[in-house]
Amino acid sequence: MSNLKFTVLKNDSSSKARLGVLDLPHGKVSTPAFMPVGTNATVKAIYHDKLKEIGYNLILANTYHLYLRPGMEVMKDFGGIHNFSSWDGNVLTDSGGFQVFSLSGLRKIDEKGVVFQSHIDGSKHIFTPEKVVNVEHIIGSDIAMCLDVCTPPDIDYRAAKEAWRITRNWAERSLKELENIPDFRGNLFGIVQGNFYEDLRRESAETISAMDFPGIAIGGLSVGEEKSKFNEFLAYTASYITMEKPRYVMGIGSPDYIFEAVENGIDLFDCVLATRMARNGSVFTDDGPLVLKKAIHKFDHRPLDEGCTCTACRKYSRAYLHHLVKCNEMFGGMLLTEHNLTYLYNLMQRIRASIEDGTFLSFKKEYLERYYGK
RNA sequence: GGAGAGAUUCCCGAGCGGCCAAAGGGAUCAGACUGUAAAUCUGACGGCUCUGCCUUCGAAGGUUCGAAUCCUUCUCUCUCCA
Repeated sequence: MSNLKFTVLKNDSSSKARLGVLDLPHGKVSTPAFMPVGTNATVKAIYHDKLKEIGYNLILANTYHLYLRPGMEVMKDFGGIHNFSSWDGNVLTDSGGFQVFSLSGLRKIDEKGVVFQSHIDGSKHIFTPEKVVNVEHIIGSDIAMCLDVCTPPDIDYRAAKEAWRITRNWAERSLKELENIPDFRGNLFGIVQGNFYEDLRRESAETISAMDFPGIAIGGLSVGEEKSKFNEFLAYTASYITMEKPRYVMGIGSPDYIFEAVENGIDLFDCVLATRMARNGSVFTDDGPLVLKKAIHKFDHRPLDEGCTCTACRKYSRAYLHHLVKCNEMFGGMLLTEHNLTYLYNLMQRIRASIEDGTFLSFKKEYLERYYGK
Protein backbone atom coordinates (compact mmCIF):
# COMPACT_ATOMS: atom_id res chain seq x y z
CA MET A 1 0.00 0.00 0.00
CA SER A 2 2.82 2.40 -0.64
CA ASN A 3 4.19 4.16 -3.65
CA LEU A 4 7.56 5.00 -2.29
CA LYS A 5 10.86 3.28 -2.19
CA PHE A 6 13.33 4.31 0.45
CA THR A 7 16.93 3.26 0.07
CA VAL A 8 19.54 3.91 2.70
CA LEU A 9 22.82 4.44 0.91
CA LYS A 10 25.04 4.87 3.91
CA ASN A 11 24.86 4.90 7.69
CA ASP A 12 27.17 7.20 9.60
CA SER A 13 29.43 5.17 11.86
CA SER A 14 29.55 7.64 14.72
CA SER A 15 25.95 8.87 14.81
CA LYS A 16 22.54 7.81 13.58
CA ALA A 17 22.82 10.07 10.56
CA ARG A 18 22.20 8.38 7.26
CA LEU A 19 22.23 9.06 3.58
CA GLY A 20 19.34 7.90 1.47
CA VAL A 21 17.14 8.24 -1.56
CA LEU A 22 13.40 8.56 -1.34
CA ASP A 23 11.71 7.52 -4.55
CA LEU A 24 8.26 9.08 -4.82
CA PRO A 25 5.56 9.32 -7.50
CA HIS A 26 6.98 12.62 -8.75
CA GLY A 27 10.64 11.79 -8.63
CA LYS A 28 13.52 11.16 -6.28
CA VAL A 29 14.64 13.07 -3.24
CA SER A 30 18.08 12.76 -1.67
CA THR A 31 17.90 12.53 2.09
CA PRO A 32 18.33 13.94 4.61
CA ALA A 33 16.23 16.62 2.95
CA PHE A 34 14.65 19.89 3.89
CA MET A 35 11.17 20.57 2.48
CA PRO A 36 9.98 24.15 1.90
CA VAL A 37 6.46 24.93 3.04
CA GLY A 38 3.88 26.03 0.51
CA THR A 39 0.71 26.08 2.57
CA ASN A 40 -1.58 27.52 -0.10
CA ALA A 41 -0.10 25.62 -3.02
CA THR A 42 2.67 28.20 -3.29
CA VAL A 43 5.90 28.62 -1.42
CA LYS A 44 5.52 32.27 -0.55
CA ALA A 45 7.53 34.81 -2.54
CA ILE A 46 9.29 32.44 -4.90
CA TYR A 47 8.57 30.87 -8.28
CA HIS A 48 8.06 27.12 -8.51
CA ASP A 49 10.63 27.12 -11.28
CA LYS A 50 13.18 28.65 -8.96
CA LEU A 51 12.54 25.96 -6.36
CA LYS A 52 13.24 23.34 -9.00
CA GLU A 53 16.32 25.20 -10.13
CA ILE A 54 17.65 25.27 -6.58
CA GLY A 55 17.13 21.53 -6.43
CA TYR A 56 13.93 21.02 -4.46
CA ASN A 57 11.67 18.22 -5.51
CA LEU A 58 9.42 17.90 -2.47
CA ILE A 59 7.39 20.72 -0.96
CA LEU A 60 4.53 20.91 1.51
CA ALA A 61 0.97 22.03 1.10
CA ASN A 62 -1.78 22.15 3.68
CA THR A 63 -5.02 20.20 3.71
CA TYR A 64 -6.91 22.55 6.02
CA HIS A 65 -6.01 25.64 4.03
CA LEU A 66 -6.63 24.14 0.59
CA TYR A 67 -9.89 22.60 1.72
CA LEU A 68 -11.16 26.06 2.69
CA ARG A 69 -9.62 27.76 -0.32
CA PRO A 70 -9.84 27.09 -3.23
CA GLY A 71 -11.94 24.13 -2.07
CA MET A 72 -12.12 20.58 -3.25
CA GLU A 73 -14.40 21.26 -6.20
CA VAL A 74 -11.65 23.29 -7.80
CA MET A 75 -9.05 20.71 -6.87
CA LYS A 76 -11.16 17.95 -8.49
CA ASP A 77 -11.78 20.11 -11.54
CA PHE A 78 -8.04 20.52 -12.05
CA GLY A 79 -7.22 16.93 -11.19
CA GLY A 80 -5.10 17.81 -8.18
CA ILE A 81 -2.52 20.23 -6.94
CA HIS A 82 0.21 19.38 -9.43
CA ASN A 83 -1.83 20.43 -12.40
CA PHE A 84 -3.57 23.23 -10.53
CA SER A 85 -0.37 24.92 -9.38
CA SER A 86 1.85 23.75 -12.20
CA TRP A 87 4.31 21.95 -9.94
CA ASP A 88 5.61 18.67 -11.23
CA GLY A 89 7.67 17.75 -8.17
CA ASN A 90 6.39 15.92 -5.11
CA VAL A 91 3.94 17.36 -2.63
CA LEU A 92 3.55 16.42 0.99
CA THR A 93 0.28 17.54 2.52
CA ASP A 94 0.01 18.31 6.16
CA SER A 95 -3.30 17.17 7.55
CA GLY A 96 -4.60 20.09 9.57
CA GLY A 97 -3.09 18.58 12.71
CA PHE A 98 -0.89 21.63 13.11
CA GLN A 99 -3.95 23.87 12.89
CA VAL A 100 -5.32 21.96 15.88
CA PHE A 101 -2.41 23.61 17.67
CA SER A 102 -2.04 26.96 15.89
CA LEU A 103 -5.77 27.68 15.62
CA SER A 104 -6.58 26.28 19.04
CA GLY A 105 -9.06 29.06 19.71
CA LEU A 106 -11.05 28.18 16.61
CA ARG A 107 -11.59 24.47 16.94
CA LYS A 108 -13.14 21.74 19.08
CA ILE A 109 -11.85 18.18 19.22
CA ASP A 110 -13.82 15.10 20.04
CA GLU A 111 -13.49 11.43 19.36
CA LYS A 112 -14.94 11.79 15.91
CA GLY A 113 -12.70 14.57 14.63
CA VAL A 114 -12.04 18.30 14.79
CA VAL A 115 -14.56 21.03 14.13
CA PHE A 116 -12.77 24.11 12.85
CA GLN A 117 -14.31 27.51 12.65
CA SER A 118 -12.81 28.91 9.46
CA HIS A 119 -10.27 31.67 10.14
CA ILE A 120 -11.45 33.18 6.83
CA ASP A 121 -15.21 33.52 7.20
CA GLY A 122 -16.12 31.87 10.49
CA SER A 123 -18.01 28.96 8.92
CA LYS A 124 -17.77 25.57 10.60
CA HIS A 125 -16.07 22.54 9.04
CA ILE A 126 -15.61 19.10 10.43
CA PHE A 127 -12.35 17.27 9.77
CA THR A 128 -12.39 13.57 10.53
CA PRO A 129 -9.33 11.41 9.90
CA GLU A 130 -11.26 9.62 7.13
CA LYS A 131 -12.27 12.86 5.47
CA VAL A 132 -8.73 14.23 5.64
CA VAL A 133 -7.31 11.20 3.82
CA ASN A 134 -9.95 11.63 1.13
CA VAL A 135 -9.17 15.32 0.80
CA GLU A 136 -5.46 14.53 0.51
CA HIS A 137 -6.35 12.02 -2.17
CA ILE A 138 -8.21 14.70 -4.11
CA ILE A 139 -5.28 17.09 -3.67
CA GLY A 140 -3.09 14.37 -5.09
CA SER A 141 -0.52 14.21 -2.30
CA ASP A 142 2.62 12.20 -2.80
CA ILE A 143 2.98 12.02 0.96
CA ALA A 144 -0.18 12.46 3.00
CA MET A 145 -0.12 13.01 6.74
CA CYS A 146 -2.65 11.54 9.15
CA LEU A 147 -4.84 13.90 11.09
CA ASP A 148 -3.29 14.18 14.55
CA VAL A 149 -3.59 16.21 17.71
CA CYS A 150 -0.60 18.51 18.03
CA THR A 151 -0.30 19.89 21.57
CA PRO A 152 1.47 22.82 23.25
CA PRO A 153 4.34 22.21 25.69
CA ASP A 154 2.61 23.18 28.92
CA ILE A 155 -0.23 20.65 29.19
CA ASP A 156 -0.59 18.10 31.98
CA TYR A 157 -0.12 14.37 31.70
CA ARG A 158 -3.81 13.57 31.42
CA ALA A 159 -4.32 15.96 28.52
CA ALA A 160 -1.16 14.72 26.79
CA LYS A 161 -2.28 11.13 27.16
CA GLU A 162 -5.71 11.93 25.80
CA ALA A 163 -4.23 13.74 22.79
CA TRP A 164 -2.03 10.75 22.07
CA ARG A 165 -4.92 8.31 22.52
CA ILE A 166 -6.98 10.24 19.97
CA THR A 167 -4.01 10.56 17.60
CA ARG A 168 -3.57 6.81 17.78
CA ASN A 169 -7.22 6.07 17.05
CA TRP A 170 -7.16 8.50 14.19
CA ALA A 171 -4.01 6.85 12.79
CA GLU A 172 -5.79 3.49 12.78
CA ARG A 173 -8.90 4.98 11.18
CA SER A 174 -6.81 6.77 8.56
CA LEU A 175 -5.13 3.53 7.53
CA LYS A 176 -8.46 1.74 7.44
CA GLU A 177 -9.95 4.45 5.27
CA LEU A 178 -7.31 3.75 2.62
CA GLU A 179 -9.12 0.49 1.94
CA ASN A 180 -11.99 2.59 0.61
CA ILE A 181 -9.73 4.57 -1.72
CA PRO A 182 -8.20 1.94 -3.99
CA ASP A 183 -6.75 4.45 -6.40
CA PHE A 184 -4.92 6.42 -3.70
CA ARG A 185 -1.45 7.02 -5.08
CA GLY A 186 0.08 8.83 -2.18
CA ASN A 187 1.92 7.52 0.84
CA LEU A 188 0.24 7.89 4.18
CA PHE A 189 2.62 8.74 7.02
CA GLY A 190 1.78 8.23 10.68
CA ILE A 191 2.56 10.85 13.30
CA VAL A 192 4.03 10.29 16.74
CA GLN A 193 2.73 12.47 19.57
CA GLY A 194 3.00 12.15 23.37
CA ASN A 195 3.83 15.74 24.27
CA PHE A 196 6.81 16.03 26.66
CA TYR A 197 6.28 12.85 28.63
CA GLU A 198 8.77 10.06 28.03
CA ASP A 199 6.47 7.10 28.50
CA LEU A 200 3.89 8.60 26.13
CA ARG A 201 6.53 9.45 23.55
CA ARG A 202 7.98 5.97 23.72
CA GLU A 203 4.62 4.24 23.49
CA SER A 204 3.61 6.51 20.64
CA ALA A 205 6.88 5.99 18.74
CA GLU A 206 6.67 2.22 19.07
CA THR A 207 2.97 2.03 18.24
CA ILE A 208 3.11 4.24 15.15
CA SER A 209 6.30 2.51 13.98
CA ALA A 210 4.57 -0.86 14.13
CA MET A 211 1.60 0.28 12.07
CA ASP A 212 1.45 -0.11 8.32
CA PHE A 213 2.75 3.33 7.39
CA PRO A 214 5.49 3.73 4.78
CA GLY A 215 6.95 6.63 6.76
CA ILE A 216 6.94 7.88 10.34
CA ALA A 217 6.79 11.49 11.50
CA ILE A 218 7.51 13.02 14.86
CA GLY A 219 4.99 15.73 15.59
CA GLY A 220 4.45 18.02 18.54
CA LEU A 221 8.04 19.24 18.75
CA SER A 222 9.20 22.81 18.26
CA VAL A 223 5.92 24.12 19.59
CA GLY A 224 7.44 26.68 21.95
CA GLU A 225 9.51 24.47 24.26
CA GLU A 226 13.11 25.24 25.25
CA LYS A 227 15.75 24.09 22.82
CA SER A 228 17.23 21.71 25.37
CA LYS A 229 13.84 20.10 25.77
CA PHE A 230 13.48 19.82 22.04
CA ASN A 231 16.87 18.10 21.79
CA GLU A 232 16.07 15.76 24.62
CA PHE A 233 12.69 14.67 23.29
CA LEU A 234 13.85 14.50 19.70
CA ALA A 235 16.65 12.09 20.61
CA TYR A 236 14.45 10.12 22.96
CA THR A 237 11.53 9.76 20.58
CA ALA A 238 13.70 9.06 17.55
CA SER A 239 15.37 6.21 19.39
CA TYR A 240 12.08 4.29 19.50
CA ILE A 241 11.14 4.76 15.86
CA THR A 242 11.90 2.15 13.27
CA MET A 243 14.99 2.71 11.14
CA GLU A 244 13.37 0.76 8.29
CA LYS A 245 11.21 3.64 7.09
CA PRO A 246 11.83 7.29 6.27
CA ARG A 247 11.74 9.35 9.46
CA TYR A 248 10.40 12.88 9.41
CA VAL A 249 10.45 15.59 12.08
CA MET A 250 7.69 18.07 11.45
CA GLY A 251 8.20 21.81 11.69
CA ILE A 252 11.91 22.39 12.17
CA GLY A 253 14.29 24.28 9.96
CA SER A 254 16.95 26.41 11.60
CA PRO A 255 20.47 25.08 10.97
CA ASP A 256 21.04 24.13 14.62
CA TYR A 257 17.81 22.10 14.77
CA ILE A 258 18.55 20.49 11.43
CA PHE A 259 21.92 19.21 12.63
CA GLU A 260 20.25 17.82 15.72
CA ALA A 261 17.66 16.02 13.64
CA VAL A 262 20.14 14.57 11.15
CA GLU A 263 22.32 13.33 13.96
CA ASN A 264 19.32 11.43 15.30
CA GLY A 265 18.66 9.70 12.01
CA ILE A 266 15.97 11.98 10.66
CA ASP A 267 15.55 11.95 6.89
CA LEU A 268 13.01 14.69 6.32
CA PHE A 269 11.97 17.98 7.88
CA ASP A 270 10.01 21.03 6.85
CA CYS A 271 9.73 24.52 8.22
CA VAL A 272 8.24 27.93 7.51
CA LEU A 273 11.11 29.65 9.28
CA ALA A 274 13.34 30.15 6.22
CA THR A 275 10.60 31.72 4.12
CA ARG A 276 8.99 33.68 6.95
CA MET A 277 12.27 35.06 8.23
CA ALA A 278 13.08 36.15 4.69
CA ARG A 279 9.82 38.06 4.37
CA ASN A 280 10.57 39.64 7.73
CA GLY A 281 14.02 40.68 6.57
CA SER A 282 16.45 38.11 7.96
CA VAL A 283 18.66 35.48 6.37
CA PHE A 284 20.73 32.48 7.32
CA THR A 285 24.48 32.61 6.81
CA ASP A 286 27.35 30.47 8.03
CA ASP A 287 28.01 33.22 10.57
CA GLY A 288 24.51 33.04 11.98
CA PRO A 289 21.38 34.95 11.11
CA LEU A 290 21.76 38.35 9.50
CA VAL A 291 19.11 41.03 10.09
CA LEU A 292 18.94 43.17 6.97
CA LYS A 293 16.93 45.96 8.62
CA LYS A 294 19.93 47.07 10.60
CA ALA A 295 21.64 50.31 9.60
CA ILE A 296 25.09 48.69 9.60
CA HIS A 297 24.31 47.34 6.14
CA LYS A 298 23.55 50.73 4.65
CA PHE A 299 26.86 51.12 2.84
CA ASP A 300 27.88 47.47 2.71
CA HIS A 301 28.93 46.43 -0.78
CA ARG A 302 29.41 42.77 0.12
CA PRO A 303 26.93 40.05 -0.80
CA LEU A 304 24.92 38.38 1.94
CA ASP A 305 27.02 35.28 1.81
CA GLU A 306 30.27 34.97 -0.10
CA GLY A 307 29.90 31.49 -1.54
CA CYS A 308 26.17 31.45 -2.13
CA THR A 309 24.79 30.97 -5.64
CA CYS A 310 21.39 32.61 -5.19
CA THR A 311 20.31 35.68 -7.15
CA ALA A 312 20.66 37.98 -4.13
CA CYS A 313 24.22 36.90 -3.47
CA ARG A 314 25.27 36.85 -7.11
CA LYS A 315 23.88 40.22 -8.09
CA TYR A 316 23.13 42.46 -5.13
CA SER A 317 24.88 44.10 -2.22
CA ARG A 318 23.79 43.99 1.39
CA ALA A 319 23.19 47.74 1.07
CA TYR A 320 20.66 47.21 -1.72
CA LEU A 321 18.92 44.39 0.15
CA HIS A 322 18.86 46.57 3.27
CA HIS A 323 17.23 49.29 1.22
CA LEU A 324 14.57 46.95 -0.21
CA VAL A 325 13.74 45.66 3.25
CA LYS A 326 13.55 49.19 4.68
CA CYS A 327 11.19 50.21 1.90
CA ASN A 328 9.11 47.12 2.37
CA GLU A 329 9.55 46.24 -1.26
CA MET A 330 8.31 42.76 -2.08
CA PHE A 331 11.37 42.19 -4.23
CA GLY A 332 13.35 42.20 -0.98
CA GLY A 333 11.22 39.39 0.41
CA MET A 334 11.59 37.47 -2.82
CA LEU A 335 15.36 37.77 -2.94
CA LEU A 336 15.77 36.86 0.71
CA THR A 337 13.40 33.91 0.32
CA GLU A 338 15.44 32.62 -2.57
CA HIS A 339 18.58 33.07 -0.52
CA ASN A 340 17.28 31.22 2.53
CA LEU A 341 15.95 28.32 0.50
CA THR A 342 19.17 28.14 -1.50
CA TYR A 343 21.14 28.32 1.70
CA LEU A 344 19.24 25.46 3.30
CA TYR A 345 19.42 23.34 0.17
CA ASN A 346 23.17 23.85 0.01
CA LEU A 347 23.48 23.19 3.73
CA MET A 348 21.71 19.86 3.22
CA GLN A 349 24.11 19.05 0.42
CA ARG A 350 27.06 19.82 2.66
CA ILE A 351 25.53 17.66 5.36
CA ARG A 352 24.96 14.82 2.91
CA ALA A 353 28.53 15.13 1.68
CA SER A 354 29.80 14.97 5.24
CA ILE A 355 27.84 11.79 5.89
CA GLU A 356 29.27 10.38 2.68
CA ASP A 357 32.78 11.26 3.87
CA GLY A 358 32.17 10.03 7.39
CA THR A 359 32.83 13.51 8.79
CA PHE A 360 29.31 14.47 9.82
CA LEU A 361 29.95 15.07 13.51
CA SER A 362 33.06 17.15 12.98
CA PHE A 363 31.26 19.15 10.31
CA LYS A 364 28.43 19.74 12.75
CA LYS A 365 30.80 20.92 15.46
CA GLU A 366 32.72 23.20 13.13
CA TYR A 367 29.56 24.62 11.58
CA LEU A 368 27.83 25.38 14.86
CA GLU A 369 30.92 27.00 16.37
CA ARG A 370 30.97 29.45 13.53
CA TYR A 371 27.17 29.84 13.50
CA TYR A 372 27.11 30.84 17.15
CA GLY A 373 30.20 33.03 16.75
CA LYS A 374 32.33 30.56 18.78
C1' G B 1 -3.12 96.52 0.37
C1' G B 2 -7.73 93.81 2.63
C1' A B 3 -9.98 89.29 5.04
C1' G B 4 -9.11 84.81 7.35
C1' A B 5 -6.41 80.27 9.18
C1' G B 6 -2.33 78.51 11.66
C1' A B 7 2.69 77.57 14.30
C1' U B 8 2.52 70.94 19.27
C1' U B 9 7.98 66.39 21.23
C1' C B 10 12.58 63.73 14.33
C1' C B 11 8.02 64.20 10.58
C1' C B 12 2.53 64.27 10.04
C1' G B 13 -1.13 65.22 13.49
C1' A B 14 -4.82 65.19 18.02
C1' G B 15 -5.35 68.11 22.35
C1' C B 16 -8.20 73.93 23.51
C1' G B 17 -7.62 75.67 31.90
C1' G B 18 -5.92 70.71 36.08
C1' C B 19 -6.68 63.49 34.77
C1' C B 20 -0.49 66.24 29.55
C1' A B 21 5.98 64.45 28.89
C1' A B 22 1.17 65.47 25.66
C1' A B 23 -3.70 60.54 21.64
C1' G B 24 -2.87 58.31 16.80
C1' G B 25 0.20 57.47 12.57
C1' G B 26 5.09 57.57 10.26
C1' A B 27 10.30 57.39 10.72
C1' U B 28 14.10 55.40 13.83
C1' C B 29 16.09 51.62 17.19
C1' A B 30 15.75 46.80 19.52
C1' G B 31 13.61 41.90 19.91
C1' A B 32 10.75 37.76 18.27
C1' C B 33 9.55 34.34 14.23
C1' U B 34 10.63 26.74 13.55
C1' G B 35 4.06 20.66 10.27
C1' U B 36 2.21 29.66 7.92
C1' A B 37 -4.72 33.31 10.45
C1' A B 38 2.51 36.13 9.71
C1' A B 39 5.60 40.84 3.42
C1' U B 40 3.74 39.60 10.68
C1' C B 41 4.00 40.63 15.83
C1' U B 42 6.15 42.92 20.40
C1' G B 43 8.88 46.67 22.93
C1' A B 44 11.54 51.51 23.21
C1' C B 45 11.13 56.29 21.36
C1' G B 46 12.75 64.63 25.83
C1' G B 47 16.39 64.18 30.03
C1' C B 48 17.76 62.42 34.85
C1' U B 49 20.56 60.60 40.73
C1' C B 50 13.44 57.49 37.52
C1' U B 51 7.15 55.04 42.43
C1' G B 52 10.01 61.30 41.88
C1' C B 53 12.28 65.52 39.64
C1' C B 54 13.89 68.74 35.53
C1' U B 55 13.24 70.82 30.46
C1' U B 56 9.38 70.94 26.40
C1' C B 57 3.85 72.57 22.75
C1' G B 58 6.92 79.61 17.41
C1' A B 59 9.16 84.09 20.83
C1' A B 60 8.56 87.46 24.86
C1' G B 61 5.39 89.17 28.53
C1' G B 62 0.73 88.69 31.34
C1' U B 63 -3.95 86.43 33.80
C1' U B 64 -4.58 82.13 37.22
C1' C B 65 -3.60 78.16 43.00
C1' G B 66 -2.58 75.88 38.05
C1' A B 67 -1.52 77.34 30.92
C1' A B 68 0.10 73.46 25.00
C1' U B 69 -4.80 75.31 26.18
C1' C B 70 -6.99 82.34 28.10
C1' C B 71 -4.98 87.72 27.08
C1' U B 72 -1.13 91.21 24.76
C1' U B 73 2.79 92.16 21.51
C1' C B 74 6.22 90.22 18.13
C1' U B 75 8.16 86.62 14.35
C1' C B 76 7.06 83.28 10.64
C1' U B 77 3.70 80.18 7.41
C1' C B 78 -0.66 79.30 4.52
C1' U B 79 -5.53 80.44 2.00
C1' C B 80 -8.80 83.80 -0.29
C1' C B 81 -9.95 88.81 -2.22
C1' A B 82 -7.83 93.22 -4.72
